[in-house]
Amino acid sequence: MGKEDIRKVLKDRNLRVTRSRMDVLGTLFSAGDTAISSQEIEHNLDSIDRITLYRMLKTFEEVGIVHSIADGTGKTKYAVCCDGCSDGHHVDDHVHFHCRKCDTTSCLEGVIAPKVRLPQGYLADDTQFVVSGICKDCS
Amino acid sequence: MGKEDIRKVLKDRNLRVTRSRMDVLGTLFSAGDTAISSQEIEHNLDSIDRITLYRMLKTFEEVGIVHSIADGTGKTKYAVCCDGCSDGHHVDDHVHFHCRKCDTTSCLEGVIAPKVRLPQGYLADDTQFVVSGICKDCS
DNA sequence: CTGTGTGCAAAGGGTTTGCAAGTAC
DNA sequence: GTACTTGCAAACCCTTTGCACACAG
Repeated sequence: MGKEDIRKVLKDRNLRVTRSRMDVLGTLFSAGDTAISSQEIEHNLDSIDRITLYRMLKTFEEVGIVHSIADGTGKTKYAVCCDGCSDGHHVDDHVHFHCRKCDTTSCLEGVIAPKVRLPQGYLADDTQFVVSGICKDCS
Repeated sequence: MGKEDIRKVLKDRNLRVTRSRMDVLGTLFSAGDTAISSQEIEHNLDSIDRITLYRMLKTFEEVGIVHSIADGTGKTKYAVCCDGCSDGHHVDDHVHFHCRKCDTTSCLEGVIAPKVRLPQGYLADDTQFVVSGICKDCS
């Protein structure tokens, strides 16, 4: 993911290209399948304002650049969306894995969360599937 | 769920029977399939110390009386376990539903979260399946 | 130039820790 | 009596809001 690619990601969403946004997106793309917290991004970059970062992540999520995961650790994690996510709608149907040994949360892009049949009257518009255990690097 | 039943739940786990614990467990059992937050329990009971409540819920979770759900709202929700949960091990394999209209989180006991096939090297010991949308009462 | 984005200050809300006093058994 | 529980104070951490300044387009 080069600088120009990242710039395009922002332009495509009608977001202004700023230094901070380039840095944060760069960090997120570098993380790849690993979902990282706001704090991790903050530590990775030395001159990012924490509040700006929170707002930025919220914006990125709204326009479909990243998706957030509540992995049960209490901290919201973020990962770049795969293709198919757009303004307001996420195709976030893969399984997330949280390793309780290395405390890493990752997107298992290849593992699709199965649809379940809900009782009469329920309307589903989002599914979060988080599996906890030991990841491949720790087992 | 009568007083004696609740007392038995505690005794069976070798926990001392105190007024506060009876109250909190009573509230949780009354909630039934609805998962409630620490705050909701606190508001329901007029004289419970917030810190004691947090510790109590942690204890209850450890011994398998309740299970916690991260429904994406930022607040941890709790619900009484069904049969099969014991010290240190939860059989928490049902789907949870979070309604974005009434902001209620409930256990769909009848809907079992399907097992997924994880990539080589991953070891699963817990699965959280949370579906968001509109519940039967709001649709 | 205009509206979007940033930075700082302050505050809000959930949760944890330490320690002394209270209480179940 | 002893170990488990509670209650209070304080603190910690994540996150949001308000407002003035800065900057991309």
